[in-house]
Amino acid sequence: MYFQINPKNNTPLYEQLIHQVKEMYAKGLLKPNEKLPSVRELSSQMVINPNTVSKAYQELERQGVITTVRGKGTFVSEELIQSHTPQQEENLKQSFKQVIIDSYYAGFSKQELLRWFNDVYEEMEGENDES
Amino acid sequence: MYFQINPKNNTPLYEQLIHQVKEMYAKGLLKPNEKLPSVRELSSQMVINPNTVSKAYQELERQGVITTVRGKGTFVSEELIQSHTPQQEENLKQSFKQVIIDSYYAGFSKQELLRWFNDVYEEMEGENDES
Amino acid sequence: MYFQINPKNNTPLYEQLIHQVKEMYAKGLLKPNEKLPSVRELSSQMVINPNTVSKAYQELERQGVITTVRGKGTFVSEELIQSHTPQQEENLKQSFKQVIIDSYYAGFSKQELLRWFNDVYEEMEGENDES
Amino acid sequence: MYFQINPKNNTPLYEQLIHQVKEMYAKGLLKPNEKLPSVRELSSQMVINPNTVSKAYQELERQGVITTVRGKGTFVSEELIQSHTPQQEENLKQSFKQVIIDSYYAGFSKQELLRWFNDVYEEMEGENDES
DNA sequence: GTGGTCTAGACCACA
DNA sequence: GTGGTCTAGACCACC
Repeated sequence: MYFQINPKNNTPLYEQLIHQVKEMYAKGLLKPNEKLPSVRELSSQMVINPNTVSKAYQELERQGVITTVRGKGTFVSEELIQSHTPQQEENLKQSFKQVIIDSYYAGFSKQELLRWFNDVYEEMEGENDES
Repeated sequence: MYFQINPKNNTPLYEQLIHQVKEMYAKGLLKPNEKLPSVRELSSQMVINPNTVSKAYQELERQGVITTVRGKGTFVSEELIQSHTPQQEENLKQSFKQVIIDSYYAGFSKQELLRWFNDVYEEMEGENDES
Repeated sequence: MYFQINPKNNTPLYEQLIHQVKEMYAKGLLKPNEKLPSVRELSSQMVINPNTVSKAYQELERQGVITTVRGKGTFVSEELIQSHTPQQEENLKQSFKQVIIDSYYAGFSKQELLRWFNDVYEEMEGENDES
Repeated sequence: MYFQINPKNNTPLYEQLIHQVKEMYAKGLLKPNEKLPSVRELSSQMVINPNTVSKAYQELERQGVITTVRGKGTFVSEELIQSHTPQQEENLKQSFKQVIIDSYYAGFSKQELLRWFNDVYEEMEGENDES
């Protein structure tokens, strides 16, 4: 499985890339210190502009997920700092609530959401176990 | 307590309004057939552009949450149709997963998220019971 | 006195802009909630690309110095959060030491640097007093 | 304790090396006429490209900090010429101001910076006394 | 009107 | 080879 993006999606390409990388890391598909494809490589592979990839990488570095070394390339960080401001916590709670309400309006039951919830964590924990 | 919006937030004002209305309905703070403030009224009350309110109302009507009666005003729908396309389901799952992953990076445990999850449903069920 | 940039300087244009804004704010030349020139306005005024201005503004927002409101413009933040990580503290100390050593090699005495030091603070405190 | 470099730092490796040498000299850890390790030696010791070391040495020689004698090696200069152009003075003042402002935004007081300031000079003067 | 995103293409510094 | 910066020009969503 490799990076893939949906150009029809409203969310910006660079954000989709950010999400992809973070998801792959969370699932253990990307290991610490692993080298990521170069900006040019990835951009040609995904058929998007190098600047777009670059923007995603820069934001990921800002978040501490990856580290770039001049002239060498970009690498997954050794370990990530899991911290947050009260502001961020509030935003996350808000987003969480929002998704739940939207799902409610789409006719999904609490049980169904709980299944989704557990599915996500199974993917994450499962992959990390085998390391 | 009434509608309130944060202009500094990244999410568009009209979306914030939509979310507000849906949340209040889900919590039972808005009852079916209840009358909503007029576009002009609400826009002046919230100090935002009437077009913004109008756009939110249009979208809410499209989703079947509210109904406008020409010359009468806009009202909460009698009952809402809870349906969805496979496309929507996929999008919701995706958003759900994304929020969970972001929370993971912010250092929140599965237990904490589960508590948030239940909190949201408690708010919704609690208010709906009394109806 | 207005924004001005030195294209011959090695430091990137967008960083120079960031520094300018932060300096003006520190000196009290920019007041909280004051509106900054729009991206296009400033870019044409400085004869640089709008993207460059945009990049600077985005970084300034990330640092909490300014706030952008969709469709309205960008504004100086109401109040700035002065915080830092141990990592940042270390970096600052390092930079500080570096500048001092470089000045030493250029033949400046401790007294001269102390004068510079006080000059900077006088500019900052002086301007803030009159508010 | 010897030369050490952080490849993840933004400042170029060769600049970090330059700073290191200048700092050690200023602190008296390197004496005039002392022999420096050869390019090959140092590069293998630090696990960096020889070109990088070479570039640093060239720049240090240009600044008059070290002197290379063909076939003999590179040595710390007997005495350094402390001079500067008006342009350099301006640049230094600018950097100085910038670091102070950045520290201000990070929440450090004038007193704290003054302590840093004195700390740097203590390190330098202390070591030089014994010479 | 505002800022945000994306592309295409160029140049540069670093290793 | 790598990433970083900058430009020119386009399109879009939001208000």
